Amino acid sequence: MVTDSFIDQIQASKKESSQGDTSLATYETPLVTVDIVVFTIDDGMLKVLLIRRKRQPFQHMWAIPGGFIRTGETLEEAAERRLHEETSVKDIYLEQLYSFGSPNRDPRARVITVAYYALIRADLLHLEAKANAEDVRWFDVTTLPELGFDHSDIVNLAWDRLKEQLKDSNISFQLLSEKFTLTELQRVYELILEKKLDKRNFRKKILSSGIVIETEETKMDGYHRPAQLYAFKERQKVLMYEL
Amino acid sequence: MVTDSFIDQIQASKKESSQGDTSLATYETPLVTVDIVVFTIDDGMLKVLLIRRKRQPFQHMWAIPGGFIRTGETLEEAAERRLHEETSVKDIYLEQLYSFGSPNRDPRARVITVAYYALIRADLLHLEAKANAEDVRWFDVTTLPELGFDHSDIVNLAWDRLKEQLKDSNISFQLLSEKFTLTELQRVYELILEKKLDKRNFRKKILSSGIVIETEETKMDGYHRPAQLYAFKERQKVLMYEL
DNA sequence: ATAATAGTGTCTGTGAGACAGTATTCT
DNA sequence: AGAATACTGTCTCACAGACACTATTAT
Repeated sequence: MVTDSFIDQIQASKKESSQGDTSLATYETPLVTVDIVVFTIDDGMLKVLLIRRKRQPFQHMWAIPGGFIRTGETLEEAAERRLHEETSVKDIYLEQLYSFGSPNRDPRARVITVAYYALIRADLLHLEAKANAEDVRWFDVTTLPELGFDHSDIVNLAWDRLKEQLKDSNISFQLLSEKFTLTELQRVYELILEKKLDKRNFRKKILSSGIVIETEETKMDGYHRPAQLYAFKERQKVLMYEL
Repeated sequence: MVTDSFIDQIQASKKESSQGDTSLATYETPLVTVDIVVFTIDDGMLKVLLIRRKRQPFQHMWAIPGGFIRTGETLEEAAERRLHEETSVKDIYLEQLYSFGSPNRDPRARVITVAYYALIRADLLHLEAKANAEDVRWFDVTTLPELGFDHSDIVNLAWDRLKEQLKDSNISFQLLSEKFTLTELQRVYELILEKKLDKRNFRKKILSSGIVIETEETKMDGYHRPAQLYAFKERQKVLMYEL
């Protein structure tokens, strides 16, 4: 990965240019990265994408995907690019989460990161990315390993935000395929909110909200009554507030 | 202000150090600032603090206060510092808003800004800061002048966030002094939400929520029945998510 | 008495949540 | 018949919003 060697080059060039320079001492030019908490629902779990670090610091530890901003890229584009590199999926639901800038969050240099979170439908994941490659893997959000940097904080914050967003927006759609049963939708809510919901109240609420329409199709997956398939009326508009 | 000359120095040093350097071409080290939307309620209006720019770009235009991060400072500390410099007030309610990083938001260089918003009680403002100095002034949020950079977007986003926050948190307290009448509190809501509220419903809601306690005192300010003064039970805990 | 603001209660509709039995499909 | 999941309706309670009159103070 280019990004890891980049930081060393920057540091080298900084050492040179700060020779005999006093006026810049109180200020500094930090490095800026984007980091992305990628959620998916797969195998009955809410999962997060992690990458195992090959280099120091936090060598061999897991961390969320991220990288430096390129020239001419918006923050969001940088996040999209990294996401595409890691999952081969485009048009991912992406939202800015929070920016982290504690002076020592990266022991090498001052690195400020703009954290994003993303939701991906499990059915769009290619096998290679979904994969069990030794160094990129999906983890159940409830049993994450220790993460490098302040990435545990970032993931927890993302999950909190996801819980909030679920209550007053349509984001749950981003985790399901085009057509789905109401039971599948309920599972999404239950996994994110970490609690059981009442089936009748849930259906009442979803159906009365009018965000979902019935399709002609049904889904069979066992020796039991087939379930009606539904679709979302309109894909959620993503407000990004950035030009 | 140091900050404006800082950017020129950085650019000069960049020109030198990029001589014959190709590997860094696709990446760049952007500059990072914090910008703060400072709200107060004064004179029956929701107001925002603006500073008139002395230099290019956007010379003579108004902009929100902001500046570069110093070595060893967290983002929040940088925002606090700038806020203190501008208003002479400490312990200000401050919350991170959003980070803006469009490549051309500053015509001079790549500048990524982490925007914050702050709430200040009008009664804590010293005269000098509250002031009518030619270059620092409070503006009614409904009639802001054209702002430099993307600062209009930032202010609008901050106001939107403020509206949301008002609904499910105690932030309104941050805009009032220790003791206040329910009518004053209602005015805060009305100014932020830009709509009239029903006096009976408002009082019912506030009183039943239990966030407020009656004091022994009353407030007289005219030829009419004096108003009961209330106080907040506890100051809102500010979650900053940053170590 | 008048002006000016403080303060108070009821009704209605809506939505959230608790709660249990019937329907359909396949073996 | 049995297993497995889909599907459905009622009641209660709390909160939101509409709505108008009385209370207190100073001049």
